[in-house]
Amino acid sequence: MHETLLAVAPAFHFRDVVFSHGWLRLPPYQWDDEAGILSRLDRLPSGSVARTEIRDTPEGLLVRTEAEPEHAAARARWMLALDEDFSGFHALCEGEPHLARAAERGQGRILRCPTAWEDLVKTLFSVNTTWRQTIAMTTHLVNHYGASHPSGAAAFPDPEVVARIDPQELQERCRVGYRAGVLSAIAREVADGRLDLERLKSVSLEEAEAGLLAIRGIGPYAAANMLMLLGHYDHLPVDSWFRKTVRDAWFNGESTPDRKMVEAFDRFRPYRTLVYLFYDWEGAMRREVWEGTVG
DNA sequence: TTCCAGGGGTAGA
DNA sequence: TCTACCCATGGA
Repeated sequence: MHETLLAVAPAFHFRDVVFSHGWLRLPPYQWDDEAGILSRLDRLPSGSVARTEIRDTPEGLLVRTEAEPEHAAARARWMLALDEDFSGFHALCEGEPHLARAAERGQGRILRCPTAWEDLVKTLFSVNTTWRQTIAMTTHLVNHYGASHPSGAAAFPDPEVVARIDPQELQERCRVGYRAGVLSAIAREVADGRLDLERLKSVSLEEAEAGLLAIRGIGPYAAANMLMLLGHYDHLPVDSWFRKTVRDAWFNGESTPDRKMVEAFDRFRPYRTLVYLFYDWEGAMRREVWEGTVG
């Protein structure tokens, strides 16, 4: 195994990034909670499949990989957003009790996949379905079509591979429902070079958003989720989870139009998504209950 | 059987 | 720009 040590920001907490949202539960990510090791399999440019492990040490993040260590280190930096500056967000947290923890712990980094392609497919699998089914769809896709590692597990399939699969077969083997046609179309466009998802990492917010919304099957929620994963933190992914969380904490559990709930985040521009992700919702809800009891 | 889940597309106002 | 309505699949 090759080892690389990566420097991190002073107030960096590995587990906070790993558990920033649900991506950790989607293969090929694996998490060893006891050892505190995040690992995954990736198909490398050379064609081989290598395991990469990341764990925290007092000296920094240790990246261990079976091959192409420079490539693995670059992937890790992107996956954990190590090169991003969150000082603006932390300054915004000042004076906001339920964001104090976020500032103290240096939060703001969100776990993402090495490629925008993988993030987009997983986002598509999270649309209009249960989280359990999102995990099942991703697991089926990886197990059936991902390049396999000697260990028997597999990497996330490349778009070229998915592009060659008949949509009906995709539906039957991966249980992705109506998403089969959308997934197939996206894979073919990426494979043909008509759609450059990696480019979205380096363009402006406006261009990234327009590019995402132009993809059939990607609406406001999915685009906002992708923008967050691309490093733009001001488009709220309004889904059923968002609605329940905000309604319960800020609107006394009463039915509230999306517009009103989004407006409640106005004062947190341009970091609304980070506030949504790292706000101490439990603390806010306990306070509601306490005030209600006393009042 | 019905309802809903970490919504999207379309038509019409 | 906003709303109403229909669409899709699998599981509880």
